[in-house]
Amino acid sequence: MSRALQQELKKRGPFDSLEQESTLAVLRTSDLMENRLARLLREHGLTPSQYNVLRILRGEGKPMPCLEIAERMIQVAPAITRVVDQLLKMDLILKEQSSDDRRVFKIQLKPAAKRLLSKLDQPILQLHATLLKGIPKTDQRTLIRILEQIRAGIPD
Amino acid sequence: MSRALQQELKKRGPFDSLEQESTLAVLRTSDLMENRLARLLREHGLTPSQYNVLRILRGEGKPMPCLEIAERMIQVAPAITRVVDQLLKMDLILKEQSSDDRRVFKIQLKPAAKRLLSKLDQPILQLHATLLKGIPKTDQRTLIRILEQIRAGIPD
DNA sequence: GCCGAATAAATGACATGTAAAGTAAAAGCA
DNA sequence: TGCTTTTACTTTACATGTCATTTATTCGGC
Repeated sequence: MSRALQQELKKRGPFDSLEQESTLAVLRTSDLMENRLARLLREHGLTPSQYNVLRILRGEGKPMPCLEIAERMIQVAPAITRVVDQLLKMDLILKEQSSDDRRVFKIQLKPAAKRLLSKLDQPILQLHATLLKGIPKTDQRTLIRILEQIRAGIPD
Repeated sequence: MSRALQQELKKRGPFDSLEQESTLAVLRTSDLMENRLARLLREHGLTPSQYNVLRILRGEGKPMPCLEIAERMIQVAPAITRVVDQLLKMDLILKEQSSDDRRVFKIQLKPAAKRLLSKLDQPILQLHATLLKGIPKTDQRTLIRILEQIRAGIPD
């Protein structure tokens, strides 16, 4: 969508405002990056959100309840329920009801998932490097700083 | 998803690389912005992609074939077909078969759509301003420049 | 002119995100 | 104890994006 907005604006002449141009630049660039990431993951049979759930679980290092995963993804619970279902079908995770609180289901990685994640680490890091290839480190630090300021200014 | 990645990395310590940090910063910021935009449009009964189709049509100023719209959105044809169907149901556009080439269906805005777009112009511009509030113009220009360089380096 | 290739759209299958409603279990409180 | 409220998760409905396939229609070459 970002690209569409931008291209349309190109047609209509200059941007309506610098702020608009900045916003669209972010959206457009992000779109491109997301596509690349999705493409890479697809080659390994994962969707971005499946990958993210696995990665969060690896980061945590121990079984996690669904809602906690959802929080880290800034997603709504229903989305997680489905992704968890798929990962279960793929036999990449375990899901067991907690004995303390039977409303809670704890999710953990199976060895196959850990192997898959390890296999992905290098390609992903490589992809990040490719996406930013040719951008000087100073520019990258500036970019990170400005984006941080932007995010800080957007209330939740 | 971007936010998830980032937060997970936070947990696991420093970023694996500056490039990764840059990438995630872009993805995360874009997510926030997209959410805001979607929220605003929803208040007016539009989804982001519906809005984009309308905006592209307004930019063009005359009837356009579906595929041309799709190209501007960098989307695949199937997505457009469905969005067009919805806009038809909402009575915001006209769709007629071209007499030159009967494979082609040309889409054009109805007056109601033009009114809706006009009504949205100010709020959207305002939103862009809010998203970038507090970011100096020099920083914005720098941001735009760096993001352009990044996009230029990502092959299609 | 006719047949195969290319093109414009539509359709179906999946995965995802969001909102809204439903279920089950735990917690709080009278 | 019993009842109401929260909480954890599921289910359903809808919009979107992707890919693969199908349907018309046009085009190109013979």
